[in-house]
Amino acid sequence: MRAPYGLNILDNCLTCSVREEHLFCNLSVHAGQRLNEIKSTAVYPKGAMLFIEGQQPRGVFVLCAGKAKLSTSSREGKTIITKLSDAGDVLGLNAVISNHPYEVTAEMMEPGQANFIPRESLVQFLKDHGEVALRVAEQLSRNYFTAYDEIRTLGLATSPSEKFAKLLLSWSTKTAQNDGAGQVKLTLTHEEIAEIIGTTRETVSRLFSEFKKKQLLQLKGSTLIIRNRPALEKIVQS
Amino acid sequence: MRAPYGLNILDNCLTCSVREEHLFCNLSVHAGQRLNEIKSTAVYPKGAMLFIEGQQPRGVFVLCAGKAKLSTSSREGKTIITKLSDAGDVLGLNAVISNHPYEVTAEMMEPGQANFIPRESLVQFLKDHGEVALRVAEQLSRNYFTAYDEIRTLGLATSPSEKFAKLLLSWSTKTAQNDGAGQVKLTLTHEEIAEIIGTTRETVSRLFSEFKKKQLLQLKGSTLIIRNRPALEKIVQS
DNA sequence: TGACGTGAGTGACCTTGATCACAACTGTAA
DNA sequence: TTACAGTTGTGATCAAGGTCACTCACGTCA
Repeated sequence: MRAPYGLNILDNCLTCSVREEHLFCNLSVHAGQRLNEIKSTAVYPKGAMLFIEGQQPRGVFVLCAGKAKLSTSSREGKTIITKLSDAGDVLGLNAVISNHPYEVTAEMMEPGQANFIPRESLVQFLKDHGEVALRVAEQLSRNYFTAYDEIRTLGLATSPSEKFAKLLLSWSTKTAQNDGAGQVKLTLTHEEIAEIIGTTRETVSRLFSEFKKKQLLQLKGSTLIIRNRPALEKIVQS
Repeated sequence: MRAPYGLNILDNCLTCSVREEHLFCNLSVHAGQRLNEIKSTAVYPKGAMLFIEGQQPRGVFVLCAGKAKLSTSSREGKTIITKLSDAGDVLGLNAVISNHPYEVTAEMMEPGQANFIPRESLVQFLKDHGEVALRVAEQLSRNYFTAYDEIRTLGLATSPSEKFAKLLLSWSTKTAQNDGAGQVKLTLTHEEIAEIIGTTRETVSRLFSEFKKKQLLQLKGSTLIIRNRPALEKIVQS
């Protein structure tokens, strides 16, 4: 089955197959059926906006395939990327639960697929299935801790090098549990990295040069290799 | 009835009397009774630590009287204050729900009183009373939005003056709905203000001078008067 | 009354990173 | 191939704040 944008549609985009500990996993049969009724699946091209900061919350999106970036902008156009999401993540949950406008913009960074659950249906679903509400609370507090970590990074780490090192480490711990050296596929532009750590493109460029010279990292094409993890950890220090 | 620290014990420290929209308000009779059984009340002196960043979550504290500051520190000793809490606030909820260590330190800024609900009891209570779990979810998402606002402030506002102006406005909107001029009792030291906006004590001092010179604010003893709100709003711009 | 501690104001200096301005490099489409 | 847009590397400049080092003001306590 072929979808637009050269993507294969996943016949059964159940998030459980993607991530075991997931919000909507291991539900009772009845709850699972109900969930299947209220969700709908769609395919998105690169650059598609799932939702935009300030919009009234229409519902949540459960990413099945592809990556998305979550960002906020100031009026002057300065943008910060607050999170990179991939398959299994639930987007827009906070806004939907509290019925506040979406606090971020969610943009697909590559073609992907997502399940959509409208707000009304979800809220009703949670009222009918109290046991899932507690799961939602847990997910929300996980979101909170992620946000809190962001605060620590932005508020406590003074220099861009510190934040950059922290970012590199967070990448390599996520992926490189297999071998010690830590290889990461680098899919972001310097501009985007700058928006994550809150600095300018030029500074990111200089940081790459500096870290390469200090043998902290190495670049092979678009593959990033962490060369000296302890040194990076020493830079972080928070 | 006299308590230590020169504080009168509130005989009935029900949070509902403090804040109507509160988490544990308007419960069913049964739930209310149960809650009364599992909570305990205590009085704290100025400087008392309700809990400390990194500790295993013992339970939540519902502030009845007094103010508390929530803060995080880096290893090098740099500290940021992330929130000032007062009567009615629930502290430690995120940690308790997700069973992560407390992400902040909660310190009493003045003598006060709080209800304590142990973790185990609260979790059991929420399991027994599913309707309250959804309330908790809402509260968590409110916490999340507060955190998110902090991220926006730290990440998007570049200059200390911008953050300072934002802080001043947040103070005056909360208190001065009565008259336009905006009077606030200033209880924080410059040091503490610096920890809120992420700068140094000296810079805060200079900001006060600068804003006074520009007729944006005025100080009468420890009373802060906002003189030119539109100008402050123009400085914020985010 | 004086000693002490804490908080506040202010000047001098100096590092850091933002900004501007190009040049070099990449891939893609014509 | 050329043309072009998007990305990256790098130097020169500059202003904003952090840091340091004081002094002053105001309390409390002995």
